[in-house]
Amino acid sequence: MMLSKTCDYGIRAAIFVAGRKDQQFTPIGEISEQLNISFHFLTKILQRLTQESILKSYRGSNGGVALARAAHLISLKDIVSAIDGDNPFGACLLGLNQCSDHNPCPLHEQWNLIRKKMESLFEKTTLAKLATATTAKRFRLTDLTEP
Amino acid sequence: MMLSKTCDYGIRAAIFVAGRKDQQFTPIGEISEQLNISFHFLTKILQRLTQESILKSYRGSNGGVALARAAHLISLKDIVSAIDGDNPFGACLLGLNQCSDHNPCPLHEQWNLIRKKMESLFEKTTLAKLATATTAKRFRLTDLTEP
DNA sequence: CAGATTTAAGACTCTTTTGTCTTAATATAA
DNA sequence: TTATATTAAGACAAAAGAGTCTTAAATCTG
Repeated sequence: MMLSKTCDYGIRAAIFVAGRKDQQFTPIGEISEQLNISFHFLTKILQRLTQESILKSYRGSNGGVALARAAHLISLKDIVSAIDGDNPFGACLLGLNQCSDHNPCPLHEQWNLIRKKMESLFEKTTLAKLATATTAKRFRLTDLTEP
Repeated sequence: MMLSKTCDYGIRAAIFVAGRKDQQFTPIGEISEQLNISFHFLTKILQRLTQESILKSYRGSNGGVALARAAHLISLKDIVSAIDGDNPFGACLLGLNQCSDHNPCPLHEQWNLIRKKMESLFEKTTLAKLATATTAKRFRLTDLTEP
């Protein structure tokens, strides 16, 4: 798999939150139920996003989580970096850490081209775009359950 | 990391074997020593490649492993498929298994473009090219130790 | 044949990732 | 104030990935 499950869950939850019409806090229990992700596990993941100031949270009745800033200002890269750390597609395809622009492995340049495209996709894809596409029913996130 | 460690080790070992001038069997002990990979672990990985007919092996004195066919007929994709299974960069970036060309997730098309480039790179990159580039001292595989 | 060398196979351990559960803290509402 | 709802935090458990070790089987050499 491309991204860790933790990261996937975080992204899906963020899309779900971004897709809410009202700007209220969304309880994690509701997200976990709709997306079919374990409540406690999701709680931990969203805690991380809260700590990284991608989400904000509120406890107690009517509490939950909400985006910390406008959906068009949160990119996939922001979320992935917060959870899986920077540089999600390791520097070298062969996992060699001496590999660099200076001392390139045989695949370095070609891999760099692809990596840059991925990074660009991750940077320019915002929660706003994802949520719009999703709620426009081109894809229904909430229908999904996993194997 | 992009590929599993198991897969990385398998690729490196295969490049090393392909880079040998003589067409003799190379003992796994020598490979593991040169590439600084645990002998027993590497043995298991290369066993897998042998079972998948990418390598052939021979026991006893002067035994070891060798490519099962010409280096230009073994691609990165062959090795990755043998070890990590097909489809190394999962179908859907968000890990949704209902996502398909028919029912595409919001990132489906753009991700498809990138995935196709990766697959093409993996298919067209052969051990012959990798070994040539490596032994030409543009990159010395055997110098490398990992963190 | 006896001994050395080398892969094969599988049990076992360690680490990381994934997931669960319990308790505490915070907020609302009656 | 008391009960209820909700996130925070951390201990704990299960599963998967990575790595080690032991024994068996095959092959060569003397």
